[in-house]
Formats: sequence, C-alpha cells, structure tokens
Amino acid sequence: MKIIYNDGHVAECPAEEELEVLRHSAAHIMAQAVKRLYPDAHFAYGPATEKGFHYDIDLGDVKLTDEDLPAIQAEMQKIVKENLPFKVYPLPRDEAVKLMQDRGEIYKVEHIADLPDDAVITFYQQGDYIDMCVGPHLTYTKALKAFKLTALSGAYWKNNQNNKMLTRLNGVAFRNQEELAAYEKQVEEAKARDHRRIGREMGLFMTDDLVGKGLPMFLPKGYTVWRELENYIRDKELRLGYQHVMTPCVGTVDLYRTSGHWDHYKDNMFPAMEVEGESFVLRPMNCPHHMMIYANRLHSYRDLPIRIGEIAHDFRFEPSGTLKGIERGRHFCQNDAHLFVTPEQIKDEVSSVVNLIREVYQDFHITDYRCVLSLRDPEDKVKYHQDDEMWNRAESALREVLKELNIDFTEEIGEAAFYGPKLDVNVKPAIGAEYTLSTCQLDFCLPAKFNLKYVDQDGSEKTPVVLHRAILGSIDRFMAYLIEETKGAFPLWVAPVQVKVLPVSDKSMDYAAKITEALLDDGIRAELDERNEKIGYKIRYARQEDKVPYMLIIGEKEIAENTVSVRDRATDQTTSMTLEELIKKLEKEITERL
RNA sequence: GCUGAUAUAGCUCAGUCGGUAGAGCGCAUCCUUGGUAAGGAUGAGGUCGCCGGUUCGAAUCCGGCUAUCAGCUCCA
Repeated sequence: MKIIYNDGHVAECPAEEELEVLRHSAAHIMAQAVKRLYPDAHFAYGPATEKGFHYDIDLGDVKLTDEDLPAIQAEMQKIVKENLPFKVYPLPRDEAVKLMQDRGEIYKVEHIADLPDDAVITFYQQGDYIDMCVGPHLTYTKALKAFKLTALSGAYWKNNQNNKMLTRLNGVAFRNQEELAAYEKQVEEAKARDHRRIGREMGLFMTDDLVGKGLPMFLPKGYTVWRELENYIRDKELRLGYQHVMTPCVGTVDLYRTSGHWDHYKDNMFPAMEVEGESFVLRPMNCPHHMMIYANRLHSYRDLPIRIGEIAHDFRFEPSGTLKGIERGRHFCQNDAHLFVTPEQIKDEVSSVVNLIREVYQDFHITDYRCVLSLRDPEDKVKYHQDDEMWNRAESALREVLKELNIDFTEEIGEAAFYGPKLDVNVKPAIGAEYTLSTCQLDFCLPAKFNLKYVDQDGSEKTPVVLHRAILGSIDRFMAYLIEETKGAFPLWVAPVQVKVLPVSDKSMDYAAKITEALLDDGIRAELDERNEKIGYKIRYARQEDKVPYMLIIGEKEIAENTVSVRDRATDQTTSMTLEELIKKLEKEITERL
C-alpha cells in the first residue's frame, strides 16, 4: 500500500501504520461525500479511531438520522470508484486561513489559530475536496476497500461541553472485507459479554424504573458473588493491618464544605436535605468520615501508619447519560481505605498498596491493565486545590515511588483528584471505554483541611499524609468487570452456584438430595435440580444458564457404586469419584482460588 | 446533562396500507423415569413504556414525558 506524506513524497506504508492511514483517509472520503450531499457542512476534526474513523461536522440546521447513513455510504462508494488521487501541498499561514475562510471552514480557521507559529500547514485534496491535514494519506481513493458507516452521535467541539455540539459520523474501516466481517462478528461476541445482559440472564441483579434509574438491586445470586468479593478483600486487608469501620451514608453539608468536596462536586451529589435548620447530603464518598475518625484521638508517631478501611455505600448523582448497569450507578459500594502516614512512610505504604493490587489481580487472573500517574493540569485554576508547592511535592513523591517500585506507567495531565495526584490502574471492558479499577492517591491537602495531627518524636505536632486507596474500586464495578471477563462463568470460589446436582431420574432423587445436603454442610454452594426433565436438558441448562463450574450426574450407577460423576465446565469431561474425594478437590480449588 | 436512536408477553423478536396482537424460548399442569448440550401434550400470560392529540377507529400517524442503547462531557 502506497501512501503520500505531507512533504509530497510517496512511499510504501509501514505495515503497522496501514490501518491508521486507511481510516484517516476514509474520514476524508466521508467528508467529501457529506460535502457533496450537504454543501453547507463545516468540518471540525476527523481522525482515525481504534477501529475506524469519525468526523465531527457542523451541519447547521440539517438534522441527520440513521436513515441518511446509507446515502452517505453510497456516495463514499462512488468516490472510491472514481479513484481520485490524493494530492498534498503546503500553504503559508495567511493563505491557509484565507483558503479555509473562503470555503467556510470556520473550525479549520480556529484550528490554525491554535497551531504554533512555526507549524507547516498542509492541505490534502482529492477531487474538489480540500482538508487541512498533516497526513499521510492513501494515494488513490480506490485503496479504501472495506468500510462501513456505523452510527451517528454527538460530540462537543474541542471536547468541551461549553462549546457547540457537532454531529459525529462514525465508521469502521479495514484492509479487506474479511477483516471487516471478522470485526462485525467480534462486535456480536462483545455484546454477549455485556454485564447488563449476563446480569439479567443469570439473575445477578436487576433495575426497575419505580426504584429509580441507576439504582441496581442485587439478587440472591449476584449478592453471593458480592459477598465473596467483600469477604475476600476485607480478609486480605485485615492481614495487612487495616482496621475496618462503619460510618453513616448521610452527613452534614458542612462536613463536605470542610473537605472541599461540596465546592467541587455539589452538582454531582444528591441535593441537600434541609431538616430542622440543618443541611444533610447522601454521602458521595468517605474521606471526611475517615478523617474524623482519625481526629477522634490524639495520635503519636508510634501509632502510624493507621489504616482505616470500609466497604462503604456511596451515592452520586451521576449524569443520566453516564449510567451503565453496575459499572456506573448512582449508588455503589467502595472498597475504600485511608492510610494515615508520616512523610517517611509514604514509600512503604504505596509499595504495600501496589503489592496488594498485584496480588489481587493475580488471584482474579487480571493481566490486561495499565498504570497511569494522574497529575493535575497546572493551567486549571478551578478544579484543583491551589497550592503549587504542595502539588510539586506530592507529584514528585508519587512519581519517585512508582519509579523505585519499577512500575510501568504513563503520565496524564489533568487526571488528578482535586486534592492530589493518583496512581490509577485502568482496564478495558468488553463494551465501552477504559475505566479505573484500582487507585492509590497521595493527599497532602485534606489532612490540613481537617487539621489532623500526630505528635512526633520531638514532641512537636505534625500533619500526617493520607493515602486514599481502593483495590477492587467499587465492588459493583469490579463485579461488572469480572462478569465481562468470565462471561458469567465465575471462578469456582466466587460462583454463586458451585455445584449443581443433577439426578438422572426420580429414582436417584433421594441420593442426589443427600449429596446436596452433604455439600451444603461443608460450606459448598450446591443446588439440586429437582425438575422433571431429562439429564441432557439439565446439563444444557446448568451449562448455559447457570454456568456452574461442576455438575454432578447422579443415577443408579452412582447409587450402586456410592460415587458421584463429576462433569467439569472447563473440559466437559466426566470423572467418577467418591463424595469425600469431591469435597477435598473442591476445597482445594476454592482455597487456591483456581 | 448534550446529540442521535430505540421502546410489542419474563427473554429474543415478528406484526404489511390505521381496523384493539403473534412466534420461539421460559412458566404452569399432565404424560413420560429418560445416562451426559433441548422428550411430548395442554394451558396461562400483553391497557403494544406513560400521557395527550389527529381519526368512525391508533401498537401503527403527530406532540410531550419516562426509560433504555450508542457517542460526547463528567467520575472525588
């Protein structure tokens, strides 16, 4: 595949860049098609994306609907067939501005103003369509062989919600039709992993309009998974010296004024309740409560670090458009903790948190994640607590620790909490955008606001540093992730039903019931399928609907031999063993979290 | 919240030109007692998301609302 760079030279495209060039050129071809059909269209940004391309377009009063997509796609097809060459040329800044002004491209003009003074401004042209662009691009439109327009959506100009919302046309593009077909199949498979769908099908959780949107309810099976996750992380924390507390879900507005959360987040909190002259809010997070618990006693440097943990219920009035099953709701449960430390202890404690994250990810077989050092945007004078010295100190302290721990991380500006920098551990779900699972935040700010103290060796009062951290993040979101990773086939130790006992007929019902009881007595979550169905049907159901790790086939043969036939979900193989052997096997796998 | 789309039985979905609804799965009952991915019969189940309008008549056309989905913004 030949491509043309913005200095005009043509070369073979490096294999790893083929898709990006293809998709970027597809965006230009789409823009040309739109311009032909809607001459008044103005174009903003039109980049290649992860799977395809999009272009943000200002169509004035014209409102596109999904029904307009086929016509645009057909026009693109035509342009491809016309096999127009891509040409490129530079223009001095004033001529570039004039060209774009003459063509009514107001967004491109604004873009030029944002470019550095020494920027070389180049234009790519195919047919009569001209786009300001650094390229590279295809040499001819015919090189675009497999593409499809997928959706219409909106996007703010320059990603700022105070700006105008433009129409975003989305498409996908691949090297050939086979790759496109493979992609469409993959999309279907991803849909089947959607935790909202699996959650409904497996009876894990539900929502109801009457209860309220964004307020999922966990059903018995879902809560069983929940309880396993909660017990798991709490036990781990206990062994690391955490002390768990329980604090109320409602607090005074003054509490959040003190912390600064009220100023930063009141629009995303449920509104204040005025009662007997006092204002209360549903709490959106737990830092202030834990600060108050620390402040409850005078602490010596000998007491530190103090690690206060809570599986805490929080409520946030998330914008309706952001709600997504149990991944993001208006009520959720944080696996929260605040570590109160001396400056000298920061490194050890961050290290301990990082190790805990690693250990937990290993237990859940999570290997696909990335670490981000989230920093403030020094230009943003609104979002962040204003104290340059504090920020420099906190950010370099956290960066130093991460380097010493040999963690691979990227730095992202403007991603910090208002009170301090964060180490975020991000994962990508089957459906939708990447999100943060675990976080560890370094905070020099809130301890001061709450006037927290400890008495140091020399008898002087000092302010502790606080690490905010969440390992499972929220139990809800973690569970969503686990569902999508496992397609609902949870590992044995968290599976809501660990063993399903399937009698071949009524003749083996009594024996099967006895086996079930024995398993339950040993703390194994066993369920007996008493329905009047054939064994093939019960197996199919246990596999597809319940996704149970182990099925026991119980018939007259097992009764005669005093054994159980164990069918393994992973292999579909059946092996015969005694009940004692089975229990031993299960207990081992549960303890080892296989 | 913003842009666009969608809403029919518990689930997945049909429903033509406006004439008050169908299938498969699931559920209930009965028959069947069957050995490793769906045995058979019968039956119940819907104010077609909600409210209003147009019409002799609305699941169907129009408007508003609600919820959901995709994307954008946001996530302490």
